Amino acid sequence: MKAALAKDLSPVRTKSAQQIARWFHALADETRLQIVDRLRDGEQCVCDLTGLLDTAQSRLSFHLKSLKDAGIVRDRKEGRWVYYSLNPETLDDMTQFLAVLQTQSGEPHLARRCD
Amino acid sequence: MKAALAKDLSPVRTKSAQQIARWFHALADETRLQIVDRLRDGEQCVCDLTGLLDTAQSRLSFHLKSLKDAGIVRDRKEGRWVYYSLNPETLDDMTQFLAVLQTQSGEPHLARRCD
DNA sequence: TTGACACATCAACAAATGTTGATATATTGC
DNA sequence: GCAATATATCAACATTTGTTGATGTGTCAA
Repeated sequence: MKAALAKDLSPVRTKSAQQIARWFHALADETRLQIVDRLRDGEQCVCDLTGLLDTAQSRLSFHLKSLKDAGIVRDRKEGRWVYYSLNPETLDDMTQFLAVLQTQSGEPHLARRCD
Repeated sequence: MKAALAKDLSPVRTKSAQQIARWFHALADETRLQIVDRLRDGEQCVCDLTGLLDTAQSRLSFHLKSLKDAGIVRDRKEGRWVYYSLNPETLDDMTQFLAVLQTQSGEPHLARRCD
């Protein structure tokens, strides 16, 4: 479980299972889905998002951190604002991972019996 | 938060935010990532997986249920065995969702000030 | 330099998720 | 029917995740 799925997931070879789980975890929450949906408009500062999502600022900060730690979003500091935006690289990596999942790993499995 | 992201995510228009979160949640765990990685070989029964992943059967059952509820895997009962396999439809839906995320939602956002 | 603002972090708590071992259900072969 | 096997479910518990309100930190403008 510690070991990466690495050897079987060639195009995302350098990613650990832990990192992959983190990606998916980041998008496994409705609040964070709303955030990334908002970011499709382009980069936004936290105060924009606080308004758009009508939620406590500390809560938003918490979720933004989770998205950022997973690499789903980037942040850019400018004066007293912090602008968040989607990180297309990670979204591409996730897409690639899903593509690999749909790919045969070796010989097609001959369904066998357990007894 | 209850409301779907529906109107903004056209190609996956019929999916609720809750359902989308469930998809991602299902792949947000290392044990479940190992399971789906195994299923790339083709369908497997629980006892196959118990051997391959060297884990308790009840634990496996728990994770398989989570994958199945999310629609990531299907199951097929045959005699006393249950065979699990990947469900490519959901994987496609997830891929489509990621594609939509990378798509501009409306006018490019003009970064504005909050004050 | 002071006050206001944008944001992060923290502590306390609540809720959801995962683990383990035991037990239940269904199917098969004897 | 009976015993064995495959799987699901359950209860108890541990761990993780998310929420809230308070406080801290840096930046700006007056």
